[in-house]
Amino acid sequence: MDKLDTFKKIGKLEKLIHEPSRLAILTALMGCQQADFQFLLNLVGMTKGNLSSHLSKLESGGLIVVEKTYLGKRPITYLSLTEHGRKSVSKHWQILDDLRKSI
Amino acid sequence: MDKLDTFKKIGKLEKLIHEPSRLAILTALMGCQQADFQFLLNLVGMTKGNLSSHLSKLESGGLIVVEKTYLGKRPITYLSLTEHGRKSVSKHWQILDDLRKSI
DNA sequence: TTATAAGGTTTGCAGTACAAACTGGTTTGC
DNA sequence: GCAAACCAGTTTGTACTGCAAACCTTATAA
Repeated sequence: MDKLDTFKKIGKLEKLIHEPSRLAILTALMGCQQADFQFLLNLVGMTKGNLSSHLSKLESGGLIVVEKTYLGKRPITYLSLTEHGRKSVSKHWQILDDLRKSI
Repeated sequence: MDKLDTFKKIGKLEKLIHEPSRLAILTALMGCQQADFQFLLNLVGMTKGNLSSHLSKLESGGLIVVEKTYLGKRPITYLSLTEHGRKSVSKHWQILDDLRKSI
């Protein structure tokens, strides 16, 4: 792949992945098997509402799986990447890397 | 800086820089003294209208300088990073790098 | 003189991110 | 026992933004 392609690919980066908060969420999930809602909330430092809506979008896009269960009597939500999600995020970082290295 | 900070910083990535097309434009400008409109158009592969509006935003944000002149009788527009722009883009890539390395 | 092209700018709309309000349930205090 | 506070998220409203398409101005071609 030559440099020109690198630049053209950037314009088509998946926004679902690229949006900063979601990139942080997804990247965090790359480093573990699963995480819960509260862990992510603390990690990326956004409001519950926004985290919730970002997670819904990632789920709709097939990048993550949302598992709702209980820990004792309290609801708890676990998040993990799907196989497709893992590959997509990896590819996304690869494109960004290529762009950066083009400088 | 510890890992937790890395994740929190991501949410605050400057959108002006992070948007894919603009990240491509800015990164291209990092690699040269100046570029013209047509060169960027060809490089990132978007429509003239969208390139124009992205450039306006980057100019308003003080990241680039837009110089309009003529080449013979035809109008031509040159773009270059401001010193502030150069530093901001460099910092942006640094934050992305930190995130990626956190995996 | 009309038409086509160069080099952009402006407009209209569809989609999105965020803060704030809300829901459903649990625990605490009195 | 029951009101108030808390927990774990979801939904809503709005202001913003990216994109395609339409438009503008001047220059060259037929």
